[in-house]
Amino acid sequence: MNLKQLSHMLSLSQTTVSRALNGYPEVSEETRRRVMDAAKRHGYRPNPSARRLATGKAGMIGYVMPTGASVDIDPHFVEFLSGLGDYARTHDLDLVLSPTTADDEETTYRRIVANKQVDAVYVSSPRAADRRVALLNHLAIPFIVHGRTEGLDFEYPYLDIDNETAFQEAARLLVQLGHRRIALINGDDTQTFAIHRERGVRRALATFDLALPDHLRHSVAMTEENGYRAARRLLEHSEAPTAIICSSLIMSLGVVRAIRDLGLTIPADVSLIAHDDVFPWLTPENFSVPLSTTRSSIRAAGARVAERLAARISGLETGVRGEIWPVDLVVRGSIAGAPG
Amino acid sequence: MNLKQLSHMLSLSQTTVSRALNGYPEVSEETRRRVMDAAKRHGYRPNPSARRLATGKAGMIGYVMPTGASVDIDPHFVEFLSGLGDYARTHDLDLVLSPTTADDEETTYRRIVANKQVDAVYVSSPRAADRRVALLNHLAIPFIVHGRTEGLDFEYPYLDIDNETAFQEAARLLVQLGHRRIALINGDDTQTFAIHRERGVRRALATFDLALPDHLRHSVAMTEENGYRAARRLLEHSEAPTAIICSSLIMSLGVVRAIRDLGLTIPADVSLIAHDDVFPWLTPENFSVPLSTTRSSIRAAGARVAERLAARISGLETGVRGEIWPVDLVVRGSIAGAPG
DNA sequence: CAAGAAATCCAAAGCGCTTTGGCTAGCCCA
DNA sequence: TGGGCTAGCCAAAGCGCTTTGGATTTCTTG
Repeated sequence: MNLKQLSHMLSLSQTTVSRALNGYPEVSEETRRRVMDAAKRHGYRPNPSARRLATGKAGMIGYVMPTGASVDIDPHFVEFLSGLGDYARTHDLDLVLSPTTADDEETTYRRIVANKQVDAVYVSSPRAADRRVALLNHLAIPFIVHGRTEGLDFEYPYLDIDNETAFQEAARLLVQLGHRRIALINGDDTQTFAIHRERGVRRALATFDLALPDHLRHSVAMTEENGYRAARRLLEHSEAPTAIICSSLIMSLGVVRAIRDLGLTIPADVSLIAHDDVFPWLTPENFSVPLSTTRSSIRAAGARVAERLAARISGLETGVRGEIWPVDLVVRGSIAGAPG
Repeated sequence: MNLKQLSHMLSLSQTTVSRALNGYPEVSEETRRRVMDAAKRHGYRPNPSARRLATGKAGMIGYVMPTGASVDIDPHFVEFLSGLGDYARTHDLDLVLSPTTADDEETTYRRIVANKQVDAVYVSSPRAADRRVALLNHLAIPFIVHGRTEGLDFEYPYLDIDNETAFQEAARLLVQLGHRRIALINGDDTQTFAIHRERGVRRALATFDLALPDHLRHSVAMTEENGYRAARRLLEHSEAPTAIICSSLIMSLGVVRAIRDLGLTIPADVSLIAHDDVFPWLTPENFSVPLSTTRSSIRAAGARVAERLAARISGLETGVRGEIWPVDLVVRGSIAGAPG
């Protein structure tokens, strides 16, 4: 069933049917009702390719997905996607993933924009001076960054969580509990979130005239194994920390293992706080010692990004508003006063 | 730069240029070279919407993604996606995710097929008599199922791993080590992979005149917490198992925690084998006691599915070939002879 | 050397939709 | 009563590509 057939069976022109369906005013209410009715009854669905060709609107939002043998899409992505999909579904938006290598990233963005394959894109895991943001800004396609850049000289729309304050609060709490040597096991610090988290920790420590020396600071890809290694390095050091702040729940699995391997206990020997993105399959309450966390649902962020993307597509949202979500600090059994 | 402009600047017709670009024979080699050259030099890229409208080919593969507040996309998905994307990238295929609710699943499939939004789709996590498979078969769009159904009365193309043999081998090994009470902590057993795994275990046990009584069998969503709960239930039972086979690495995190909580040790008190889908961020070698696993890379499966999908799209693969991958059984420290 | 066969190329017709630029009929008001 | 509006509808021109059905030229071949 296409427009032609539908309009023919209604004895109306394609123009009128099209307008009736798309809510244009130059069609009488009665006709519109009649058209709507017939469309529904016959299950008419405008062909998206045709519509896209005619309008340039795609009804899709895009994500340029880095791939490659050595590239791991991180598990956060799927949670984000859950949220995004959940919103997109209610607005008839599909999501197109364009796989690319790091080298071809720019080309890929240019392609999907030039081809009008998508109406908007979202960017994740931004780096400090992320070139993608400047590129998208220049290409003038609606976009939202999940996260932020650092030190770019223009504004753009983003959604981020307040990593700095979160980690600042976490560090402050540990200091107030008497800890003096506090370590940070961070994610890859070319990414902004890691920069912000480190800054938060440093800021809190500075308030108490403490510092974050190099040996108390690790920046690694967020895997269980890396968490383990970093923790071992930390705890076997002559000036081992009494508390560790860890950028991810997955890494903290390794941290816990390292602590146990060394015959230490949480929180008696070492306190631990991790960041929790709220995975359904791994919850901090269920660690052997319930884990204190800074918590923010990455899924909720996905839904919100989709919502704002939809708003930008339809012109409801304009401007460059950045949105920063506060982060919960949830205290559980994994922290205690510094050991004697 | 569009076809018209390009052909005009070459003083050729659109027809010829189009044919030259798409490798049709009715154009001289010299002309083809000239066209190819100009196209590359001017960065000409055919508009996909137009091409799609004209040909009905989309250059995309589709995935209908179940979403909803209570629906968790499982973390395996992202690994699968990595593999899929890695292959798709090299073949200029994009992937479109169409979010849907369970209720609208069929409608969504019908829509993407009717609209020719995608050239092929893949289906994951099939259930025993999965309706999607019959539907796609009927809609006559190229598709591949990652996994299998059970008891459907027609053939279809799929890629699966040999879950049954894998778990059979795992169980057999445990029996040969002297274990008599072997438990299975399985995933949701409406899904075929779980059915196959249970069958494998039962088959191995039957060989030795052993059985899998209800109290030694759990079927739950694959989260850490569920693994913990199941293991507690098992081990606190009067007839506790001396060995556990577990359907996922994530669940086995919980299993290990439960074992430790109960003051038991691996493998002295209880042996443990889990299935490993090969996540980059969680590896069985790095469990406190290195975990024996049945192993199969879900990422490799993703790449293979993409490859076959591409082949089906271009007509290189036809028929209903099912492909079943063998699964490695990797022995590490988590298994030993039965206690006592 | 003429006729049939290739080899090349082209004009134009879609693909299914949106949108521009009318056209017509009914209404109001002077 | 007639001119100007407006409401409501339509024909047709794209959007940028592929593909059908020739047309023209060149090559074979008996």
